[in-house]
Amino acid sequence: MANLSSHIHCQDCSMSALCLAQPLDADSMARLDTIIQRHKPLHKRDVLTAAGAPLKFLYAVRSGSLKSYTLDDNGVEQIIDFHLPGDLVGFDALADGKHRSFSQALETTMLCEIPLHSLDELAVQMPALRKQMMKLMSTEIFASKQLLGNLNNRSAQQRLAHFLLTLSQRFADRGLSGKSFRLTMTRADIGNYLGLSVETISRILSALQADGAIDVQNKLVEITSFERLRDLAGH
Amino acid sequence: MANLSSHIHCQDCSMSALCLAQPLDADSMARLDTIIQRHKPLHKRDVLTAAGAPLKFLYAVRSGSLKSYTLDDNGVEQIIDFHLPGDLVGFDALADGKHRSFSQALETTMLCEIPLHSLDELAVQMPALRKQMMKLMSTEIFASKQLLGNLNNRSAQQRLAHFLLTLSQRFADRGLSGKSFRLTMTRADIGNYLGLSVETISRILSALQADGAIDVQNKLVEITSFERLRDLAGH
DNA sequence: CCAGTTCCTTGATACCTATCAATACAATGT
DNA sequence: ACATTGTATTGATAGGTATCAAGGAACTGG
Repeated sequence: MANLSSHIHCQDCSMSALCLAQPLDADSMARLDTIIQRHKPLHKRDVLTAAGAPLKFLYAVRSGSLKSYTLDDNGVEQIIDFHLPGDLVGFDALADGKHRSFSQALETTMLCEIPLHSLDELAVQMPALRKQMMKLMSTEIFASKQLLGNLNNRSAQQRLAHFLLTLSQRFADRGLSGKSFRLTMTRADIGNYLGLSVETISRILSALQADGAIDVQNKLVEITSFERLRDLAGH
Repeated sequence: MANLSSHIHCQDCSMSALCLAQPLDADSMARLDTIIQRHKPLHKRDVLTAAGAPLKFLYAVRSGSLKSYTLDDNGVEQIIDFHLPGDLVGFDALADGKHRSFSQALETTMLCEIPLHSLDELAVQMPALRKQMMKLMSTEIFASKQLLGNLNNRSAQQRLAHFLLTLSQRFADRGLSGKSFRLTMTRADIGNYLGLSVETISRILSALQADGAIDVQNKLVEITSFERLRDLAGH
């Protein structure tokens, strides 16, 4: 008998609240479930999508995490986003049917694979699904534009505090602890994403700890004072 | 007889190539045209949408330009985007039916108004329209994430050079001159958008001119060397 | 056409963060 | 268990950009 975890259905998935399945009634969810396949687990550093490759599936993260990034002309990595359980990967590729970014597992990661063609057919018949897709895309549009503004005019400390609060909120939305969590990405990844150097990330994590806002131990972060952290994020 | 410009149809609109209408055949376009209304012209500083207001229409910019922005807790403006002719305004509001940002005309601006409800109905019947909406949203997702990366790790000069090149490309895509154009936003707006101070914008425009990359006269910009400008943008 | 206002430019200084450098720590696989 | 590699911390210095300050230019509305 195969591993149970590869047989989870949308109906039982703890992430369905954030997924495409969210607004669907039982029947619709069952139909969505029939087209969804479980992807074999990714290991740390495995690449899921490569820029330029044709888009065949949308992926939903069930557990683990990924980073997505582009490579510039000089092969320099630019991290665009981190994906947590419940997130959908591949929206940026819908435009022209080709992936625009790479995505790589930051740890062992389980995925649902949604064949694009079948999804499109299903969307015709199910207005709620169509709406949910629009909603998720719309949310992503606003979030990334908002982020741009939030980072651009802020100090390194504000950026990092904001980053930690956003992560915390995302974990909480997923039913996980927003108070203490593991940073699955490296300091360098965070720095790349926030436009700061590794050293600055390291220094500011120490500073935030000295300020009593957080407690860092290697990859583990505990937010000891949301109030303090929010103050430092400038909200 | 009313002003002709308020009677333009999708079929004749020079912006249709970038608009929702782009992939539609003549018949479909005619049907789209029936639900689209012409909005009365906005004057400079008129506000089109306010954060929190219910979303009733998507807007397509026919001529002129707008900025969209949020206001933080302290009432500080954070510019999120500039909208040029052919752009659609309102995608960020699809998620929960409420606008998430303000948008304000930077000059006299003409708009098409697309009732959301009718658009949804039409989208059910017209796969090409549905696809185009997805495509536009997907493009916007990638563009804003890409921008984030492009700005975050770059110097003030690189950011501004990149900004000018992007503007130039957008004008060119719209059949306008990408070589010389008018900045309809203020230096302060650009600085806000790029995360730089007004003074820095001013200084660097002068520097780019001294470098022979551009020619600035007040709001008017002429790109005298794309090659030079691209070098300075770091691509 | 003028007064008032907004917008833009330029200069001097101070602060923040990148960079360089060295060391320490953690993870990985043999 | 150890060596190797990748990752993280901390310090010293230099450079870039914000800020403060002042004057000039370009709009705006009466």
